[in-house]
Amino acid sequence: MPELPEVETVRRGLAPHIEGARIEEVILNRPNLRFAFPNDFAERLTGQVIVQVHRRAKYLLMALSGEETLLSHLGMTGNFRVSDQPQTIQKHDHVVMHLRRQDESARTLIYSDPRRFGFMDLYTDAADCAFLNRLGPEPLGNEMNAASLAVRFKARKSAIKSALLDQRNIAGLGNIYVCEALWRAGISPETPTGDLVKADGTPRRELEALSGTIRDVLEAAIAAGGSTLRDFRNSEGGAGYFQHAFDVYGREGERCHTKGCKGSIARIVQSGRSSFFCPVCQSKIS
DNA sequence: CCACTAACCTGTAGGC
DNA sequence: TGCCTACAGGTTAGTG
Repeated sequence: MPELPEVETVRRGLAPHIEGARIEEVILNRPNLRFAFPNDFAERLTGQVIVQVHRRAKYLLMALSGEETLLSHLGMTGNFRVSDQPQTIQKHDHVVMHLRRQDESARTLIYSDPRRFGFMDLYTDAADCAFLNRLGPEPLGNEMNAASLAVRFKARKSAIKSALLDQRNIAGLGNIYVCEALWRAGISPETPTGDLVKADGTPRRELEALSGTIRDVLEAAIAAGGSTLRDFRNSEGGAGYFQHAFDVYGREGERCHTKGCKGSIARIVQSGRSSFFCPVCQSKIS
């Protein structure tokens, strides 16, 4: 999916075009994405004004003028595009919304998603939304720090790679940025999660480093406009640039970027996903 | 509760 | 060119 930086890039691209706009018509070109659309989805959206576009983890949230908020997850290949020109509907354009802005100009907002791993929902109270209420802290918020991670990581046996992908621990990382953050922190993706926590429950120095590199890599990626992976584009149709700054992701066999390190990037499979790392400078914790 | 697998889909890249 | 396999940004449901 678009991970947190890509979703944030989409949010920033969409917001100025759709905030304050009224939804005049909603066209669903199929009954479902990954899940069925909620009951009366189009009717509940029609007539609403999109007040503000938010993001929580990898979820895009559009607060509406009524009680409800439109939640969307982009899955692996989902994307929104917005235009003031008539649009030709493409094969995987599943949701089309005709908007009218306050200045009376028209906009078309289109959700496309070839693999259909994305989904949409409507909720009134975030605390009652099953997609949102189990999420861990925002990686860029104050609640994400080494001490709070230590509480969740203590005594966990599974690999740190999978703990960071678990959205209940920290919400917004995906395969790419987990690999990048672990490399920056010098931690092997195979490290048992609990090894990053001292016996007294406080974070080891490596976990302190990791909470910093998570923040750093996400901020750098957002600043670069996200990464452009395969068919992902931001909402303006432009490409992000952060993929050129990957240090490990997709670099199997290439030299490690750590200064003075003679290692080369390896790829292993953990819980069915590729992990890229340098076996030389990303040591397991002893 | 924890850990792991399979499943949901389509498209693309690479080998032969 | 065609066929086959492997793989791709994520999450949930099901199993043990």
